[in-house]
Amino acid sequence: MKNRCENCIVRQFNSLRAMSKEELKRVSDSKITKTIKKGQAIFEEGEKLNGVFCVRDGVSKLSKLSANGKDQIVKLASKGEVMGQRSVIAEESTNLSAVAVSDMEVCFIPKEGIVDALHKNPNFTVEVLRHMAHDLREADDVIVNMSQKTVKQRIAEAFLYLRDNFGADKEGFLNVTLSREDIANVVGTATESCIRIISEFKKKEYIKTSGKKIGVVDEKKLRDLVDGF
Amino acid sequence: MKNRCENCIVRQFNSLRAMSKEELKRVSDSKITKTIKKGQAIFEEGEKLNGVFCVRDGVSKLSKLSANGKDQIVKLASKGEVMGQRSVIAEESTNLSAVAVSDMEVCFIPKEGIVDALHKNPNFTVEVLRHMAHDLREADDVIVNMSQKTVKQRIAEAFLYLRDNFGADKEGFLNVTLSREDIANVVGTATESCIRIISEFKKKEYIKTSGKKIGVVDEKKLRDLVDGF
DNA sequence: CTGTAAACCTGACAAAAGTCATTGTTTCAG
DNA sequence: CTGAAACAATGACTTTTGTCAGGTTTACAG
Repeated sequence: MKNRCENCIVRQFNSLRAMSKEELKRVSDSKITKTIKKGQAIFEEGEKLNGVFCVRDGVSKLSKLSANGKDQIVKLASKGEVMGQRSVIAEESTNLSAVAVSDMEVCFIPKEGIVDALHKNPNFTVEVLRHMAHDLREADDVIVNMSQKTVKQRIAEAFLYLRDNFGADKEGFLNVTLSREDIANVVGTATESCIRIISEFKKKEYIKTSGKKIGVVDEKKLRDLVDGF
Repeated sequence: MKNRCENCIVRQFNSLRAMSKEELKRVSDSKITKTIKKGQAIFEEGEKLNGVFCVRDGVSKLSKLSANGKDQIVKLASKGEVMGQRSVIAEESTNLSAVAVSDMEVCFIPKEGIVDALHKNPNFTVEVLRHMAHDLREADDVIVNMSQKTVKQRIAEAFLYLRDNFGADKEGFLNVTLSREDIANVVGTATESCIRIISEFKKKEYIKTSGKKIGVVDEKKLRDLVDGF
């Protein structure tokens, strides 16, 4: 129980050897575990966080409300991922809301332990920095995709992304179940447009559905579409 | 001459007191200054950088080629800004190309000095980290804008952004001069669409032009447009 | 100068995406 | 079990944006 939480931090920050035993212990001792129901918020845009949240189980969407009243989902966080680091590190209030997409278990780690380690352990800090540099690079890719690809391409890419990052069961259905609206909010489009394209993909047998579940059928066709063929 | 280069690093990383005298001296001693003509590349997507570039004078566009052959400009860097940190920190090849938008003067700082300071000086690292956390937050905002705002809104916002970040002369013309194509690549649209919207803004007297120069005339109208009125 | 290439502009049309209205389908609390 | 609420689907239509195919103007090397 205890070790799994340490692992969140360690995995996210890629720094197993960078945090000392004592630091890990301190972080681990001060953790608090919470259970969150599907649909509940973990934190909301604008809040000041005095710690980070580490996902133990389930999936959370991190989104930002845009001027036109729509949510843009910026990231989906699952087991082992940490939410709220940016806010804690930059000492700003969060720019994102975190809402559970499925029932979840998260643990909360007060900022003190983290801030402390950052100032005292250069190796740890460098690892966090490296992780963030990587995230920033990914953000650039997202910007390019959003502005240069069509909605159809973005949806195709989203399914491939979901499968690669959250996996699928034996029958090939994705392990995450998102509503059409959530998918629309990930790719930044209207829910109706999203539904239409999903129907089209189903008709062309690029994907299959069963209840709420969606599965990738023809990876190659989806890939080709994304790459512009 | 020497001090100005130190200042680049210091300003970008927000950490005047975080780097020790000796570190600054070392960085400063190993710098190389280059002159770059408008249109020339400083580095290209995919290259491995063995140092960072600090802008002394002029403006550079940082862009990424998308699958459809168009460039997406992710950032404009001007005096005092550092380019290539992500690559150096994450030890990955750059994901962006840097091309001069005007004649430039940049200085090159070999990565050794920086990597060294990162490992030895926690305060410096934390400052860099904080800066990067802030950049990441901005990237989220860009993602939301790109996916939720219309081309017209994004162009209006771009002009306000350019004026706020690069300033304007006494007559109100922007200090940066970008081609229509560059503006299109900043907001992620077709050059023709960009030109049409600029013509419209000019007709409605939201902006004015003189040769290549563009100036903001009616800030409020532009702002309202961005905010959806 | 001056010719040429690059940048800018415009119209006509096509394609992509959004909006509104309506209906069918699940889901789940009571 | 059942009825309201949330979700999914589809048609009809509008708006936005992209594409193509011309033009004009501007910059500038020779």
